[in-house]
Amino acid sequence: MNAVGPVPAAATIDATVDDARPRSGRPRDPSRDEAILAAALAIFAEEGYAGVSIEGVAARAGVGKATIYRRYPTKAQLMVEAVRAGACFTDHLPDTGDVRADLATMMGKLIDVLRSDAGPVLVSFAAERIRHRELDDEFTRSVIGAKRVHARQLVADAIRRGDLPPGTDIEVVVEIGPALIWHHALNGLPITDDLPDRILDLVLPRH
Amino acid sequence: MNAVGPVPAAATIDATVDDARPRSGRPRDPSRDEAILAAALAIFAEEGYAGVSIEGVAARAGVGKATIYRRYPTKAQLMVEAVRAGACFTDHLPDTGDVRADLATMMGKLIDVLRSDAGPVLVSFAAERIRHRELDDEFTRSVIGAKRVHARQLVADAIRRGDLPPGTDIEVVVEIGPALIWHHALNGLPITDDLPDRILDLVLPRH
Amino acid sequence: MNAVGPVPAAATIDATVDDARPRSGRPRDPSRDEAILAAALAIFAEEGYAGVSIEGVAARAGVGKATIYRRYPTKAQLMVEAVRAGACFTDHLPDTGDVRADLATMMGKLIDVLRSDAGPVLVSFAAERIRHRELDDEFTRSVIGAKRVHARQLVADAIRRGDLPPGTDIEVVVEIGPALIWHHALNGLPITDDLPDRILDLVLPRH
Amino acid sequence: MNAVGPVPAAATIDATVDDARPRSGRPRDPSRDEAILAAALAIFAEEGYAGVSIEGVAARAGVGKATIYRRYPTKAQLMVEAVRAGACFTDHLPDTGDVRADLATMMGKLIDVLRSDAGPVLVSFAAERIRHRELDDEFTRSVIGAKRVHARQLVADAIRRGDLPPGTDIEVVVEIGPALIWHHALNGLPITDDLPDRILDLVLPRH
DNA sequence: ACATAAGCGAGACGGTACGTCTCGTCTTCTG
DNA sequence: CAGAAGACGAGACGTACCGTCTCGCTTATGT
Repeated sequence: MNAVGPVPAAATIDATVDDARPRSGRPRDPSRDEAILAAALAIFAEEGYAGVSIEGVAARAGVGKATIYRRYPTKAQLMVEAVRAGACFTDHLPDTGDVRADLATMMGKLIDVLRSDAGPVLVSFAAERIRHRELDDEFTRSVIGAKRVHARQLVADAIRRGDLPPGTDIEVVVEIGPALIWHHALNGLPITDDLPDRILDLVLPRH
Repeated sequence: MNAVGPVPAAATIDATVDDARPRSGRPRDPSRDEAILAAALAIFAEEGYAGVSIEGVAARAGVGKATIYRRYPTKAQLMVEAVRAGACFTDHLPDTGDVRADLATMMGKLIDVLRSDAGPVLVSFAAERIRHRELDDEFTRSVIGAKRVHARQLVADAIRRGDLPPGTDIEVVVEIGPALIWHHALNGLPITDDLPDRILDLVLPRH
Repeated sequence: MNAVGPVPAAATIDATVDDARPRSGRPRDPSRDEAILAAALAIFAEEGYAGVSIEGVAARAGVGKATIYRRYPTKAQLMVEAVRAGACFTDHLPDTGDVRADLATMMGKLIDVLRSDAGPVLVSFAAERIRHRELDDEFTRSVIGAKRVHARQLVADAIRRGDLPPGTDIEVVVEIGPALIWHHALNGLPITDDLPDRILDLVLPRH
Repeated sequence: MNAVGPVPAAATIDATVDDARPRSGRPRDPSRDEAILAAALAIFAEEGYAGVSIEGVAARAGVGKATIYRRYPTKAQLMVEAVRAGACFTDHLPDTGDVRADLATMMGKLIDVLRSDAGPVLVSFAAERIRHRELDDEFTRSVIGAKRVHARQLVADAIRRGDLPPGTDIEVVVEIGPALIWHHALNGLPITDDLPDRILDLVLPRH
């Protein structure tokens, strides 16, 4: 199920998008989607994952429980959608020819997201997928996947251009940024603006 | 998954008063401790944190619920004890005077633990503590704390000795190892034996 | 159990205004009536009143829920119509001048109905109306009413003619037949052909 | 499952009576039984059968739902117990040697019960068992059985003694009383004190 | 002839209650 | 007195229907 490769334009979980199915009967009310996801996110932010109950979300959204279960069969999937809807992952991936600057930009964006309102939600969600591997693909694809591929490419290109020495450990150079930032996020360590530079100082010695 | 063995007499949570209290009446049955922790660990490994219920542990251990609650007031504390008893964290902290070697040793031990039977449990537990902050303090104290302090000390000493340049970013050098290893563990990336060296090659250029 | 046949143009509940209303727009599809009532009766026979759900009837009849609600505002009224359409209650009421024979005829017809396919349905329905008093009026009116009035008249006439003694307890004589037959039906006692005669032997001594 | 014969001293539904099972663990709290049945009966009296919900009973009794479900698996069985607890069926069965008087006494007791507070409940219950035949045995045994057997015996004895003519239709004479009284109860006809005499006047002509 | 108005299948909607499950506490009996 | 067994109040779970409400059709009728 690991559809690594050309990700097919963010298929949502219930695959309503582009379904071309006429779907007789009364159509889903899109305003309910918003209400549900907003309520879920709000409760999650206030009470944490354990504090989220479908009944609570339903009450807060002014919606019947069935309206939620019709869309998301489990609490986990509800939260996936809520997180994806709440956090903006549509970063454009930088490629200026300056590896170090590009990697710094990408780390900066990760830091911004993690420090935003969506941060704690994202962190929680990152943890949740460990036990619900079915959410893992989704998380990897939406949040991590494309960026990892892109960063790898940036470093490989730099090596080809001679900007980096041929023996560079691509794997570690690419992963070490997100690894340290997520490590800080997951362990309650402060996420400061200078982190990208401090990391890059170690792995990509300034020219 | 039942890493029964030299469970190190694991100080139970409420055994704060060490032995001064004679404790009239029938003494606790120590075999119950083992049974409870083993059952808890087994269920955790099979079903994850959410799948652990006190009732389930009691049933599996052939024990009454009260016998568990008498020892561990919450599920979180039960799990902390279970993980601590199951995984061997009683590493002696190396200090040979060779920073790089010492850090490599510590990383190697982390890798060994994460690749052992206890690995998945630890990974799950590390993830769960995000959603259950009550686990976090305990986890940090038992699993991470002492090591972090020790590693910091190693690097600081090395700087003082002149083995490392004065401007060394202690924070990052210390965290980057565990950060990358945990990152691999949490994201399903392979944890290879050469990881410590590859990391250290970047941050502590070989003398 | 699908007693399709000469459903007697069964005046639907809201057709109180007989035909004066031109009712523009598409007219009701009469085939839907049949399908709905047949489905309702079938489910009732199989699962009992509690097992009847509007959604189930709709599904079985291949009909939208609104099509049912448009005709019968409540489940009770739906079942009343279904039972009335399914069981043949259009007995002509006998009046030969021989009270005993006429009462025997009426009892015989009741026995025939209760032993027919429609029997269990009727019994169930008679029981259900106790718990759902909204069914009661309809049941009394459709199934019992006219007959009770007629039987009373027969006995009163016979007394007037001198065929029965003046002190005859009309109330009891009229009720005792249906009472005993329904009693048998409701209690699983055998309903035999000789019941009418055995009852009448007691209350209307043969001339 | 039709235990016709020497009825084993009113086994209650959950067969707690005389079970001889030591039943380790905390025993059921009898005060909960009372509270539950009283609440069920009260709601039934106020709202009717359809108005009874397990959740409502639980709330009114100040009891968790599980405490009800532990005792009665369905609403119907709860109501059975509530009815049996509420109505007093421990009539002693009269046998004075005067058939007519004895039968009149038995009918009088039935009338008293049906006119009491427990009346509507009993009537409803009598209807309920039609759909739940598994309750039928219970109802027959508790409410009807012993009395039917006894009445039969009374009439048979009277025939043997010559108090009644040899050709007397025992079946009908025995059933006709309860049949008519229940008929009145089920059909909302008035249940008057003179009913027994009026019935007996017809079937057991006064000597 | 074609607009109007209602019927129709489908199914979403806010709700209520179901019967099951687990929580953490409590109460009894046995060893 | 510890321990097993399990009852208890509480409340969330996911399901099934309720009766109402859109949808996008189809089908007579009445101008």
